[in-house]
Amino acid sequence: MQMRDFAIGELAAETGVKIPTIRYYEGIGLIEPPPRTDGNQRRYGETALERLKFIAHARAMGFPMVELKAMLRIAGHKDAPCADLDELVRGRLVEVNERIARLTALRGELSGMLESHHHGTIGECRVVEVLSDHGSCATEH
Amino acid sequence: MQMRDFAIGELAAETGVKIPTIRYYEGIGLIEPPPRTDGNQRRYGETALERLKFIAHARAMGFPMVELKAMLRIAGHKDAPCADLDELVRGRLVEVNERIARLTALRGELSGMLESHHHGTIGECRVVEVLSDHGSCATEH
DNA sequence: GTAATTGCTCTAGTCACTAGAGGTTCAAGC
DNA sequence: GCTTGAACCTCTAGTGACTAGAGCAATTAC
Repeated sequence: MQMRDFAIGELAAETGVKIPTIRYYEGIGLIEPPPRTDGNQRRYGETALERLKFIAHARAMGFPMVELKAMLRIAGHKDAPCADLDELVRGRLVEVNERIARLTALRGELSGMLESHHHGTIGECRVVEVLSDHGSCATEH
Repeated sequence: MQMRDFAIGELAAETGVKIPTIRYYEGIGLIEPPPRTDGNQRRYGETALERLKFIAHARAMGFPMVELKAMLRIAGHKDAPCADLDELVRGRLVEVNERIARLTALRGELSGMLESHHHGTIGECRVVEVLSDHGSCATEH
């Protein structure tokens, strides 16, 4: 059984990661430099495909680059304890919760702005006022 | 009655915007170049302070730079209709709602990942699986 | 009057990519 | 086997929104 191999464009199509981005990832050492054809073109195997999918998905979930690197390091040791990875996911969860809270507060502020002014001109517009005066906010941001 | 004037550091302290950032804003034309002392140092008046507060607050609320510029243009015309500004705020509100929705979905996914695996090692860890396989996600991101 | 603080300009660096120039290789059809 | 067009290569430079640092000048406090 022979493994399929992919040109960079196929890999891109398969994962949704753009071609220059794949090369960029290689440049910064996030993925391994793949073998090349005689004509110097990159050819990727299944493993590279999986790894890139992993990366793409984690990025889409908002994991920052540094954590991503840590995850890849961990995911590489098949016998390492799950706890390490858990830790990262848990951290991310906390962050997501915080961001939801902040955005929810912001939503309140924005819709408040819209409700409370119907004077017609900017000169007396509450939106401008509210924006200028952070002190009147209910929340931190 | 004479207006107070502020050195750049005072302005920074007052608004929470860092000094290099204030100069950067001046460079890109977001704020006016203020008058200078004989020794070439910037001195700001109340108006500049207000404008910078406006900017800082809008940025903190996540308005992107382009919208910020539009808002400043509008806020400058004291007799312009409020509707224009409303439009921007409304747009931002839609965006905030979308982001809340996406983050909420993400939260579900993350906590799902944490619940569904207690095997001990990475080799059989669902976290790695889920991250690799976007197809198994309930949602878009 | 002097010392500490604050300010000035300018260049370059950050992150995570993206765009473009200019050239080479591959795969498919004839 | 040959041609053609798509896909690939490297390299440089640009993006946005700042941030950091060097090297020097002005201001302020004592």
